[in-house]
Amino acid sequence: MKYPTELQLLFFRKALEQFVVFTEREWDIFAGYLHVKTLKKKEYFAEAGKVCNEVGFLLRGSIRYYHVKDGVEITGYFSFENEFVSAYKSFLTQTPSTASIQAMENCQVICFTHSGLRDLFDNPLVNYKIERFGRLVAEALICCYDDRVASFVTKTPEERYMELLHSNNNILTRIPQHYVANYLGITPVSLSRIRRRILKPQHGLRQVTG
Amino acid sequence: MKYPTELQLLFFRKALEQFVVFTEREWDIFAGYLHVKTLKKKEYFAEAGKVCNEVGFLLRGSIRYYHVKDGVEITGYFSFENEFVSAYKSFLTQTPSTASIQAMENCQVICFTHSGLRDLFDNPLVNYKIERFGRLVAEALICCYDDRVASFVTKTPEERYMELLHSNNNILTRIPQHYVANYLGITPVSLSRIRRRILKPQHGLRQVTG
DNA sequence: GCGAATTCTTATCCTTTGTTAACGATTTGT
DNA sequence: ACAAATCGTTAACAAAGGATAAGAATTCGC
Repeated sequence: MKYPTELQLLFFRKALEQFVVFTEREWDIFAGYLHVKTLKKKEYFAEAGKVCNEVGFLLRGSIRYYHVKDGVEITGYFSFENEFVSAYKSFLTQTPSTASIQAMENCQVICFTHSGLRDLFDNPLVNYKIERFGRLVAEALICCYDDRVASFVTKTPEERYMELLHSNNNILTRIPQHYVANYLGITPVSLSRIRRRILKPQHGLRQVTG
Repeated sequence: MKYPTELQLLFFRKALEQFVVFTEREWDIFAGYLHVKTLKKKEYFAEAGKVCNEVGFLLRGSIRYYHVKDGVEITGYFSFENEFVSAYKSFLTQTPSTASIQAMENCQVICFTHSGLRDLFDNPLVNYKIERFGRLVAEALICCYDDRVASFVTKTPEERYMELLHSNNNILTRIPQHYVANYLGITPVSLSRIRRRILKPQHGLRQVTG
């Protein structure tokens, strides 16, 4: 929990320009509410049962969201550099989170807190800009959720795996396969079968025809 | 596509108070951008392939969201009275929707358009309030999506059915079962089996032991 | 670099679900 | 009220996925 460096602030400010452009004065105020968290692999950004008080933006590293059901971890999502991180419902409603958020690699996260945000909403020098910022980030999140839900509803796990294969994100190259299996809603064994089907589809046919 | 009645406006205004409270002056401006759509059963609020230009609020009736895959309809969600309705990603990004939104019953929907909203964001008399309104509605939607995704990730279709059974919403009483099966991610046949298991769990055992 | 832990694959067996079709009940339109 | 369409259940069979275990490959910690 440290103050951000100038470089980190610059980088974050640049990244936020897809949502809003802050004036110097606005940015100085906003920046006063930012802090940086350093997470070692397997450390937690948020924990199930506790209220998530922060929204973070991943400067470095990657994290996973998971639920625990019957003592088993179920990974629901991943985030990488330049993406926001939070247990959003917990943050927004200030109720205990049902999921945990854990670093998969060592991470640097630039964060603001719920109470900080509340101050900003009350500060007439920035509140209009912050409202807009909040709205646009929330809208972007809705688009992400919309895609996720559509994917769950309309696609089989195998199709969703193919989607990952052909996408530009780095889920498949940076993440242990059993987490990906969870994410797809299947067991690691089943994912392994899917991979074999895709990589060597001729084997099954040969046995039948030859 | 008609102007709302005074009663409809009053009702809608009251419903929005969970998000923001409008002054008379603000409300008069906002209300000028509202219109009412009447949908007969099976008519469309939004269609796949077209940009969804509106956000609606269901005054009466119920609707379903569905995707078409390989010529087959897959129902992903339902909405009832006093809930917002839109193909949100399509609306927010003004890109063609991947889903259709169809009335399951005759519906009355009070709506505002994307261009109307843009005007409101540009009107200094209301823009601050509308930004806030937009943010809070978006945040509420995020919470809904968060629950839906968590449900998909952590629960089996049978558990999700039980959830519907014990919830206070009226999905199970007002919706054809094959839509519910879709919604749960299973076939109507499979849902029928789940229902039998729940209603008459002793039958299977009797056959084995008796 | 070496032992331990983790990760991935493969095989076998078994449960669950999908597919298809038939039938009865209910609903709908006229 | 009656014919047609829709809807829910059940059965039989096929296909797919989960559970478990064993072994190979890779990674990690010291």
